[in-house]
Amino acid sequence: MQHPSLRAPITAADRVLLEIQRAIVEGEIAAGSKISEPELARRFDLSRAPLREALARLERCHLIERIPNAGARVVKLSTQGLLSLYQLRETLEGLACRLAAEHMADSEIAELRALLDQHLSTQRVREGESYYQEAGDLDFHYRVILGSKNDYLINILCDELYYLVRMYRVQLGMNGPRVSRAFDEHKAILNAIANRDGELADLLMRRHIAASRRNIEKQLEQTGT
Amino acid sequence: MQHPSLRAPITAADRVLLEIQRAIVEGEIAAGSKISEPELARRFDLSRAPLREALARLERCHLIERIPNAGARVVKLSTQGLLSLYQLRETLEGLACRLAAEHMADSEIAELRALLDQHLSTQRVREGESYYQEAGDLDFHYRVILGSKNDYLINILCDELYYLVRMYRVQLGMNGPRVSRAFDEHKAILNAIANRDGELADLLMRRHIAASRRNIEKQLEQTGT
DNA sequence: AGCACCAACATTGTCGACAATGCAAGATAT
DNA sequence: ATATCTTGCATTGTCGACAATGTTGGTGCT
Repeated sequence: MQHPSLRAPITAADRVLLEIQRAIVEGEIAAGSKISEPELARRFDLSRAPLREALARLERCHLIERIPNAGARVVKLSTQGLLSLYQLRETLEGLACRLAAEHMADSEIAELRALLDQHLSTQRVREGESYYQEAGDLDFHYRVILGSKNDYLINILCDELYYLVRMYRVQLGMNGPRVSRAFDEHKAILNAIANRDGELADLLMRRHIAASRRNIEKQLEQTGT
Repeated sequence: MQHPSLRAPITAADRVLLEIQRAIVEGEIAAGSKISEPELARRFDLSRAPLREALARLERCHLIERIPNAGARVVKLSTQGLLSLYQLRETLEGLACRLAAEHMADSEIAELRALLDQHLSTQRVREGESYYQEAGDLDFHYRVILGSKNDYLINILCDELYYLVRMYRVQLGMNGPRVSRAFDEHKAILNAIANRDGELADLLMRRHIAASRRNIEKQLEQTGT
């Protein structure tokens, strides 16, 4: 597992991983561009050993693709890739949501409700602003996923697909008027979980993500393929 | 991606990865035991660099767990872990099956039918023998997954969960009388795919895996927790 | 001119040694 | 005797250099 804060010792590979991850997600290192180990080693002032460790983890979360003896490239974003990714998310987060409805402790549900209330207040202040909502949206999904209590599922969604989803969102410039609708959908999902209605929670989450996907696709059409 | 045979150059890390993977899956390296880098390096007569590369990939497919500065351990099998794993498989392979019904080429479906016919003949010869059926079972699932044409889904099922599933099956000594029933279920799934009935294919695959899970659980009870 | 071959370069894969961290056994004090 | 601290050892993390492979530009041939 990667995310629990149990990992007290922060190694050099960890630090450079976070930096490169951020750089790739935000497009600072362009999608599709080649990765040069010596160059990055100089840039972050460390040896190639921890750098390669970081690259291995980047490959794990699908941010780069490596070919033996030939090098690594940052992944290229594509409509096909986006579709595949959201297809998976729909199913996986649906499952996570159903399991969350079964396994989340009452206290966790209460905390989740508090989180949504907090979102509502900050959202009122920053009406059009989307970044906080984005972070909040991810935070909501994050907690639901953890609530599933299925370690493999948590690992896949939070460690392996999370950053790729963020990359698509950031680089396609997500904003649009979906902010308030997304909030309402979150609330409906939370209610289903609180009612321990796993089937409904599953359905609502799948629809929520499908709506999000359609929204991104619309943006993609406007920008041009 | 890891499995396409495009990876012509076989590196030292690749070789040792396959060996250790097999050793762990078959229990030659005991579940829960500690992994010593220096020891494995001596055993396979190579440096620690490619070995660490291999360990990183083993962690990726959930066969070992690493703690920074403290070492790596082979995963421990547990009822909880098995349940989580099969919960995931049910959903993921269900999705794969639905997508396969939509995306598989007619030629691929024909090949899959040929594969099943071949299973039938070998199965008649080796009635009680389960290993070939196991391999065949995995092969069937493997092809359906590839038929989904969703790279992320393929990666998760074939690279990250596949070996762990095999580990549970091997170490719990799967055999039992489910061989012929599994074959019939495969055939029903294939028919659904051939009829391009994604919804039915999804349902049948989920039931197929659920049945498999219950079978393993029964074995587990007999052996004792 | 176009294509195939070849050589020089850059990059990745591997190695052995050093530094930093974690673990365990033993010593000391209460 | 037990608990705590300290010291030594084993293991992991990091480093710089070498070997093997892939790539690119130039050269010679048809």
